[in-house]
Amino acid sequence: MSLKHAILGFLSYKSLSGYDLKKAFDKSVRHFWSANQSQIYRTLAQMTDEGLVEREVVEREERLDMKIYSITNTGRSELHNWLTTPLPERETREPFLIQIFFGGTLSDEELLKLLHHESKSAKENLLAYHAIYQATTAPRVGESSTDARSFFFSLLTLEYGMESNRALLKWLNSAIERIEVKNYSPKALK
Amino acid sequence: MSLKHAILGFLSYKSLSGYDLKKAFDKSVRHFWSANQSQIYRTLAQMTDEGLVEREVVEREERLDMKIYSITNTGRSELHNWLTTPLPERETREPFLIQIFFGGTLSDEELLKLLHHESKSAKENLLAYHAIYQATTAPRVGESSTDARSFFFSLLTLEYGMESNRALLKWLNSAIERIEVKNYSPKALK
DNA sequence: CTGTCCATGTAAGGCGTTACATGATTGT
DNA sequence: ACAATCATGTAACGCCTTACATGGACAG
Repeated sequence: MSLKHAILGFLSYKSLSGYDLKKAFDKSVRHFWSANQSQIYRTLAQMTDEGLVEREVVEREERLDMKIYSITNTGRSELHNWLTTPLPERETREPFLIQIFFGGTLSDEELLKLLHHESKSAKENLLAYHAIYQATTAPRVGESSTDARSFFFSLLTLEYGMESNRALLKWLNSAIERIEVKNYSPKALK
Repeated sequence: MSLKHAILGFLSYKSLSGYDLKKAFDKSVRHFWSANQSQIYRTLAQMTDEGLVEREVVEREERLDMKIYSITNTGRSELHNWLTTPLPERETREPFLIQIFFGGTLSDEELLKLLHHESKSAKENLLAYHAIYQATTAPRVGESSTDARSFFFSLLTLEYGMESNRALLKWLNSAIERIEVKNYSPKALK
């Protein structure tokens, strides 16, 4: 279960509340793993039961209690174990390809509309990733340069997003082109 | 809900039983949308209630009844409507990237092991897609060439699989290379 | 005085997986 | 004799989403 391990990952750096974790997800891994708030709270409760994390209740007069979660030794070894074990292959689920697969019943115009729509959002995503990459790698003044190696791995996940969007765009363009000239014959493969 | 619409897609060609549908999924769309048997039966029951499909019970002496599902007019218009409506953007979920993101705590060796593992399966997938492509596009004797345009769309879904695997491989190779030479600096983007 | 941020959760429902159950027919 | 194929489903559980509920602090 990946969410659990992502949470352990964040807590291995620093103890956090559920709320902090939500922010951490949104800020850093949302582009390949989003988590919603209620799911985080539920999972934390579960992880507490399993002894992977410990909770410390911070009472604040007049305000809601805050619960700070810390990783336990069990949690740490579980994390390390998960991080170093190759995952089973996962099945892709691309609803968009279902539309394409059954595209035979649609007109060229209808299909091109779909493809262009997809292309637009792929381009936007690519640009967004690019911008984040530029922004985060820009040399900053007065900021403690966190461990360069750790930073490198977070950049790698961004590069993945760019690379896969580029591939998507390439595929979309090739499809659009062929539909436009009504060439429905297979591609010659090398 | 994509499963529902994929089922409608298959039924728009031909009336089928739940069992037939399972085979249809496994044979043609499994590489981007897998469905398991119990899910298909449950969804068919639901779709019958919604009036998207109709069931005809075929009694066979000595054997289990067979239920053949046909698409209704409501089903057809629902399908067409879904096929022509761009889907909301979906969030990627790549557990593998969680491992990379928190890779800072792992050794280079541990990380390379993960990356090579992923690379191996990407290569295998690519080869498999290639082989299917070759096999299905090879000129055959005495086979009714189904509609070339419809066939083209099914090929497109395969091409997508190849393109995205190529991108994955490219990314993996770049990551592996940089880790091997211990160059953890950001890439210069164009 | 309205909205956003901080901070916690519960409830309900959808989608998907795994395991279980049944039983005849056909192929090796 | 045994396995695979044909053909149907139920039960239970896990993960994720959406909506709901609460309430103080602080900024515009």
